[in-house]
Amino acid sequence: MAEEKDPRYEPAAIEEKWQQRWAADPKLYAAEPASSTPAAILKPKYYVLEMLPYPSGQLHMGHVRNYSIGDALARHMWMRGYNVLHPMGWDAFGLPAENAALKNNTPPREWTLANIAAMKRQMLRLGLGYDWATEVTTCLPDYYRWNQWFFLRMYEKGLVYRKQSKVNWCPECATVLANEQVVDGCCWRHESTRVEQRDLEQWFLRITKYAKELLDGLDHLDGWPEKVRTMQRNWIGRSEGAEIDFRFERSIKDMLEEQSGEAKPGTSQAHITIRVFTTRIDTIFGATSVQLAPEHPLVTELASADHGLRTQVARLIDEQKKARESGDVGAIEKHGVPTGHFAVNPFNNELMPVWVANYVLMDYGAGAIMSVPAHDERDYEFAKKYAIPIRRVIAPADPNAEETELPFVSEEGVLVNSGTFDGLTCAEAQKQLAKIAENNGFGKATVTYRLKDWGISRQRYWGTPIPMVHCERDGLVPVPEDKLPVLLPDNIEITQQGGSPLARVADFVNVTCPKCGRNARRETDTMDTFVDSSWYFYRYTDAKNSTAPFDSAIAKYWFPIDQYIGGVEHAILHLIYSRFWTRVMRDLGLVENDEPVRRLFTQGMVIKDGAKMSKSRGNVVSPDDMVARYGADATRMYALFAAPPDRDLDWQEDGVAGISRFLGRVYRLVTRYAPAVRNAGPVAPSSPSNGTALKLQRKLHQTIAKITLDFEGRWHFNTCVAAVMELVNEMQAADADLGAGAVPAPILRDILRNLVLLLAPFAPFLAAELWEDMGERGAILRAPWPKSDPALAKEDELEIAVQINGKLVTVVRVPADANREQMESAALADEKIRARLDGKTPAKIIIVPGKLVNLVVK
RNA sequence: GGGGAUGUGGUGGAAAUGGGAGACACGCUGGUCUUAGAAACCAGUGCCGUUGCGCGUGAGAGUUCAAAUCUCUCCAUCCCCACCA
Repeated sequence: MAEEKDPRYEPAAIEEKWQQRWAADPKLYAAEPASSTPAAILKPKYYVLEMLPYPSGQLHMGHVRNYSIGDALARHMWMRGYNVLHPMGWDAFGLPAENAALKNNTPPREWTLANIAAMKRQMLRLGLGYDWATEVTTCLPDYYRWNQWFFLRMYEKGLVYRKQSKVNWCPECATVLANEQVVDGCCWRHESTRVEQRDLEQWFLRITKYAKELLDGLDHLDGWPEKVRTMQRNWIGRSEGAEIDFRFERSIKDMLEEQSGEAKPGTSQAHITIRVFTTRIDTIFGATSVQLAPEHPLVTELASADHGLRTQVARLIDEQKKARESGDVGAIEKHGVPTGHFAVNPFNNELMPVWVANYVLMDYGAGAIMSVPAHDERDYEFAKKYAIPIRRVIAPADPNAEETELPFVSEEGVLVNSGTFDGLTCAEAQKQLAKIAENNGFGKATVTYRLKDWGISRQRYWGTPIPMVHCERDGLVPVPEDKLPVLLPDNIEITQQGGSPLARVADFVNVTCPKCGRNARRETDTMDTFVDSSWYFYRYTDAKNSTAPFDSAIAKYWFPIDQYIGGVEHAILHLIYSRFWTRVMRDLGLVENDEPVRRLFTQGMVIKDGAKMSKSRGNVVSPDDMVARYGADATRMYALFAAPPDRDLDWQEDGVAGISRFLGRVYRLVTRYAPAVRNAGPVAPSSPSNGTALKLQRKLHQTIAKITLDFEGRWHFNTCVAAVMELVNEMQAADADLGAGAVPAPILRDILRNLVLLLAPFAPFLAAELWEDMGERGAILRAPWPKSDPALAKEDELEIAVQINGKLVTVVRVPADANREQMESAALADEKIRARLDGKTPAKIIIVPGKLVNLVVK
């Protein structure tokens, strides 16, 4: 019954009003400061964090979704009485600022800060409840100086080193990339640009020192999605095995040439060994060749003296490169080149040929393998192709079992053809053989990780300067701590030629050596931006600290983060570096926690018409547009309503319009009755209610229970919004009764108040407006979250299903507390059932209390 | 090749534990109001030449009184890892 006098829901006006009020109250979203005496805070703490954005200048729908989830949770926790830390910041270094500088002739700093201002405006417009007093901007010196400080601490601890190495080079970025930033052989930012390998001197962080801990720690992260844990496990890639040294034996030809004084370089030393890594040392008696990676140093050495080999090896390297790019590495044909030389199996002194093979990788294990064709599919394929002997050394454990086909790739077996080790199980043989190797000095049990040290050098301008100086006399000299920060110079010329732009800034480069005072050269590489995001969430707890990255006592109060929310695309890079950084800080004595994040939630992508939003597809929906048309509340609420938060969400504008209509109904409903109940007293505890009042109270308390439960873990906010809609629908259906005063004012007031409270995490602007309209004083954020009264939520009569042979026939109403007998007789008394049974007696009657009766008839 | 997720009306989705499939919304149809439209409100909406004791949760089998849910085989889409020795 729409009444003409109902005011129109104008989200723009309401949201504008509250945005201003909130801006005037900076303490509203601030946590109680933990500064000196965190123990004195009585409320329990709750640290909820969304991943900080890169300041591109425009929020996208993925951000809106991410922040709507986090903000709903934060608001809920505030209302539950927690001391909530809910901060926001900017991951503000990085290449796009330099690209924009080139394109628009704007300095990166200016461009970045303008973008931050624009995005902050968008966030405020969305009504996101952040404490801006703790804002962190990573490109400002008071943040990045602590990157430098950490770098120096890590240098002291031996966790930073510099080495010449093959590195991934993106020609588009004109800089080095970490392994983690190479995707299918291409740059993570330029998906069609192939990454090249270059030999450069680079700075590395020794993350591999923590490989084991990072892996083992995953077992305890039970608040993380299993998917993310699996991805990290694969990335760290632990494998247990053994290293074995095979003596290298030159070919007869080479030996003769050496004797006649025509020694070739690289083949003249007496005892070269080839180290191989294997997970199956138990199969070593089946090794019939040794395979080297094409880029193995020994191969390089041999090839330098052998033109034919050099050409062929170059081809193998090329094949590997192509294989990596093709996407289906396993499908590339195995191919190899014999070197003509030999290796000696240390266990039986057998001489076996040394090959170079395109399926052996230099950057894993030892870059060389022992080839056991009988028990490895790749080795088998290779041996077949080149007629290399195949010797079975593992038989099925069951002596009566049929002879298995080769290759027999199994660790469930016993050794054969393995000298004195015959009959041992694989597991036992692995132990014994590794021990023998160790005792005799030609090998040992070892563990290999796929994880590599983190190369953080970038030959770019817009990043944290690495605080080191190159002195001709003293070598690498750290910048003394009291000279930090090493400031990034302004007014530099950005080009996209190789080498850091900083190298061309004379004022920056030319320094005196901190040790000897002579002229020296400053390091011009900057740090990977993933350094910035590895510890930013600690800075939020003490963002203004000018003497330390943060106060340990404060960090101890807030950490670990209770809930971290972001996209699954950060499952490896950011989330593994962060876990590493926390451990480093722990070992520096700065924090006590091993892990930064207790619970992690990865939200799904926002898609449109079944595809990821992208400019090239032309299916990008702008948050500003949505907010302008439907308001921030409707936009946010739709982002929560359209799909469960962990699944992909298909953006449909009609759906946003639907939410807007719903909010309009809520607005009219509450404003219609608010004046009548504003001054009503509290509900008398003893007054029994009935009719419409009871019906609505029941629905209300069921809704409270449902939403409260969801916030506690299931997070199906889409159904929470649906539940509020059901409540409102029911109230609207009772509109005539409400208008006629069928519900006592105190009860109606209570229902409306609670409805507004339930709405507060999802539509904060409207909730604040209606809260005030109800005559409530004080922020709704400080009002206690409603409590469900089980007695009121309980139905007194239930509809139960009556089935015959599992098929629904009818429903009957029974008292809510009906026992089995009552349910059975109610079912059997039903007209339809009696007709269907036609006098027959059910062979069996299944009763599910409160739910159904199933009559089994033969 | 290995691992994981997903598959339900015209659409987004609901159904914690095996117990009434399709909540809530979008869209659509009809209506009320209106000069008209918009808005708002009301009613309907899984499918069907068979309106049925009918069919129906990617396909097929199985377990069960009862399966979207559990088991097996297969198909499709997406994600992660991948000559990892």
